[in-house]
Amino acid sequence: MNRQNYSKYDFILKNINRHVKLNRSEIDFFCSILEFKTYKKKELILMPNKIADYEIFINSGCVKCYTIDNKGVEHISLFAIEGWWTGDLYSYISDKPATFFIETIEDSEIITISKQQKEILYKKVLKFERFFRTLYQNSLASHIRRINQNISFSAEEKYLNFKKNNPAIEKRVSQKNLASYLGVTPEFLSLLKKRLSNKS
Amino acid sequence: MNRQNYSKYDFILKNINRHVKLNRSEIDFFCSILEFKTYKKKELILMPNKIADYEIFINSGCVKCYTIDNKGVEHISLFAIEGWWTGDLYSYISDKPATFFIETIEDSEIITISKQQKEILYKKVLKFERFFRTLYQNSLASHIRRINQNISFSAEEKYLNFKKNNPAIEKRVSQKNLASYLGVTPEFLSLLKKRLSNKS
DNA sequence: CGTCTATTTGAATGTACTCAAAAGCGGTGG
DNA sequence: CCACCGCTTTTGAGTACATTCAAATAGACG
Repeated sequence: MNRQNYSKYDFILKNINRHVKLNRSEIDFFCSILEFKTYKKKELILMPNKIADYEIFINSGCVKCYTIDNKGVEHISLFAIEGWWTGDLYSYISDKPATFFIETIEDSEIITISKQQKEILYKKVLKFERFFRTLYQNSLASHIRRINQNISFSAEEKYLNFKKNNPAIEKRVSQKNLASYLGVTPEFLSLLKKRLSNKS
Repeated sequence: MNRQNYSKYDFILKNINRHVKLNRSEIDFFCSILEFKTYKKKELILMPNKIADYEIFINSGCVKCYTIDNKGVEHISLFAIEGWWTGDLYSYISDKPATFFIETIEDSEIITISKQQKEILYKKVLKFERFFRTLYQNSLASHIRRINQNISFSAEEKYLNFKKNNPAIEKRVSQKNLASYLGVTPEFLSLLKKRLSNKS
């Protein structure tokens, strides 16, 4: 491969490079196991009952991960934009059917790594154990914080906090989706925003 | 060290052994960086403003990790019993002051690994990257599920679900602590239990 | 046995939801 | 380019879930 051919890998390699430094042959092998896929807005990447035996890197665009409860209500557990990793980790680990839907919110390009290839990658390039260890560690820290906020914050506090910490995402998702992420109804989030704008 | 001297390390070594196999010299080094501490019930292991530059393995007993909000209310984000790992991961990663209290619920023995020693361990015994990668990965999967349940379940569903999946812990913590973990008031949890017992 | 904390009970209140309808907005086809 | 359709957002009334506050009861521990 000449340098030119790496351009489509630039973004993900930059992501890896945050935590581990790869040499040329390691880069080559890593790139060789990646699969690119493009989706239009509102397409499903994953749905329950499929096995999610891969992890997903968002190269561009925006997706939501959600479940649908027995009343047909959607509950979004995560938004992921370009540069974020996602998937259905429980399905990935257990080889059981997924419990989450993953759906694009914008036209998106994703990169997937299959579990099988990733295990080979771990063996061949040990540094990736460190990379994913760091990735999961950081992700875990932010999920712990989110749980703490879920049990201690009011809906208004959760909304203000999300807005403050994720201004980029707040602009890109609908209010309905944001309500679902915060765990409130769209009607109530609308009321909250009105109250807040009246205050100021 | 003769075999006898390893006995106090048995439980944590068994824990490590779930994911990686160590040889004798790796075991020796690992054990050499561990620190044992014992606490009586209701003692604080960690409090906000201290730097949590270590991770904690619960060798015996039970602890709770919680924050206290500006109204003085306690919010428990995790219970950990023997065989579980805990800490204040955000403080650990960022080297900033902890945001969590960690307090024993029973007389407990804990093992700590300092961040500094752990980094040396990663370099010396690469397998530990794999061990902690797996540990964080599994922990992340369960935290994602918990977030999903927090935003989609009613208090009653959260309670029944906790009881079903953590019968061992439910018996060991007070109802007040469980209420705090579920994100409801102790009074309301008491009411819920009464309603449920009337149903059956 | 007495003290301290946890749990239960009940009444009043507040937060967030449900249902319904209107208004706004974006995409699509004529 | 405009008109229409479907979906999102807003608004409001009525309701349900969960909290607050207060007081009584039960349990744990020295």
